[in-house]
Amino acid sequence: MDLDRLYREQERLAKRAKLYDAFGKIRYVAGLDCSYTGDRIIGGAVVVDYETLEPVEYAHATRTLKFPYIPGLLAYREAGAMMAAFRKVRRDVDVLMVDGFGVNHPRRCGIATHVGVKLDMPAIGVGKSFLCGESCGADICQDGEKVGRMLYTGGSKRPIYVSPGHRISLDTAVELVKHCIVSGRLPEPTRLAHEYVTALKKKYAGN
DNA sequence: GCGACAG
DNA sequence: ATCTTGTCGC
Repeated sequence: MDLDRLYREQERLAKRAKLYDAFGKIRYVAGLDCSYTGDRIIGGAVVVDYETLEPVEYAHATRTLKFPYIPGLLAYREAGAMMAAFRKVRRDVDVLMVDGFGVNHPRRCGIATHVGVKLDMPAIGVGKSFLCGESCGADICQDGEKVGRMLYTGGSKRPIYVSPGHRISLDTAVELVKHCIVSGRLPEPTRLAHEYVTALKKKYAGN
């Protein structure tokens, strides 16, 4: 497979990413994540009420695994299943919270940016481990630009990495993620989505 | 060439 | 991500 073509597509998508707030009042936030079972990938979306942080809708979709895991190209492995799951959501979602990175990425196009731009939805990336960049205090910089921020949540020793994906600024993305922290290390949308796809994996294993 | 490397 | 038991800690 020619990865160069994918790298070029990422650069094109990155140019379309808007790093300023472009959305209205937030009512629903959808968390997106994936799990695997055999040669299948399961994408899941959990819609959470932004005020109560309670889940109000669940949707999922499965695909045959076609792409390997390659750092920097995660979207080509998981974005398809995530978007398929999100398309099944009935509710009018305002913001997407994706498991992975946004513009804090080698080519400024992590999975949150990839999904956000393709669906033209405000999107935030929430990573659980370092990908790239230099740490400038709590911020993560790339070429002198702030592209993400480390957040020590849930009293964890390890930080989570928040970066804007599309139609949102870094500060607002951080603000929304903090708002969604209840007690765990991850914000509710992403935490519930992970819990959801993990439970689905077990069901598919016995089916 | 060497090291780093989301999920 | 996934394979896996018990175990330390709040």
